[in-house]
Amino acid sequence: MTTTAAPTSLRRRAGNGTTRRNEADEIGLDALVGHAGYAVRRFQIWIFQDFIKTLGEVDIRPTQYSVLTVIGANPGLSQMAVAKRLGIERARLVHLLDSLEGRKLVKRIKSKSDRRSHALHLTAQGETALAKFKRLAAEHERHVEEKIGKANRERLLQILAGFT
Amino acid sequence: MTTTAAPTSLRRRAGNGTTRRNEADEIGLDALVGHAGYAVRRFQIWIFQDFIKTLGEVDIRPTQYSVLTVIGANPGLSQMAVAKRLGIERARLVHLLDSLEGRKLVKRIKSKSDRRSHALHLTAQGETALAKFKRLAAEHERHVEEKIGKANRERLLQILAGFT
DNA sequence: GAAGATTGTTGTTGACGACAACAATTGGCT
DNA sequence: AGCCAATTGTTGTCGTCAACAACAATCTTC
Repeated sequence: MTTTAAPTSLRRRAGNGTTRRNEADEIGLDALVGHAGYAVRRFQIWIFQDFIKTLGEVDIRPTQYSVLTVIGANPGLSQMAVAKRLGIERARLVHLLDSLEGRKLVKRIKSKSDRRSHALHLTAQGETALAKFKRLAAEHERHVEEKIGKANRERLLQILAGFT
Repeated sequence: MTTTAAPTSLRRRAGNGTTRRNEADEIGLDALVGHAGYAVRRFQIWIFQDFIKTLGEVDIRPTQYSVLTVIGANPGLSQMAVAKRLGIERARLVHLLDSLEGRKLVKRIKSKSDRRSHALHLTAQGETALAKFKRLAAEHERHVEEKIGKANRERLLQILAGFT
């Protein structure tokens, strides 16, 4: 073994010519910092990841949760109505419902008044499951509070209330 | 505040399958209204669509804009550094740069100090183009102001500053 | 010099938004 | 009554995006 004499371990790369930043982020964002969209995008990624993780044990993603919630609060809605209300493509909702119906959380009932459409309902199993999902979602919401502060979360909801 | 853990919103319209709402959206969202993630998701969709539309004439999407901005403000960065700073997968950045380089806005220069990495720079054409993009992006930002209000936009940026 | 880490790259998977097309059905209009 | 337009659910395609996995070339470290 060579008796190494190099004790330093300074973490600089130095020497070279190419902008080798110390390490971390002294990298400027320039115009980006003034853009709401950028901040919102980063925040949304964070919030979704936390949601997915917090509801991981029940394997429910944000979109699934929103569908279940709306159906639970408005039994009998058509797929069209749910899609429109949530801003989801009705084509996409088909797959979402296929999945949820496969898990026995939701059932499609043929409407008698309009034989084209389906009336959406939670199954009994779906009701109790949704109750649990809501508890976990509330836990996720507390994570958000911890992250940005209780007052800020309230303010955020208020500012964006128009988009719900 | 998410009151108690018993969000019993009784509006059971059950019975048959046909709960034919008048027309529009008197459809309740129930628990969803208390979730920051839902509002943020809807807002983000809106804001991205406006960005894409406003920068449509130059065919620049939000992610491309963020990449150009960061490279413009920090010439010589490696792909790894840019990816890390923007929270993009480095695999994804490859395609983004392929596109931007194909449009002669960015160039990858082989680093001499580390022959694995590329130093990223804007081309002359990229510089002038970015200036235009920034003007259009500012216009988009004004749309955001019109939508949620000037003060609210500021507050939003402040609340989410930690995620940039 | 060998072992391990990093960088750029390619490829795959899955969620998601946007569209287009289609059959079945309903509603409007004459 | 009959016909045409619109609606509903469905299937399919395309492009964006995040998350991984694997790989060759190259650095770092011992």
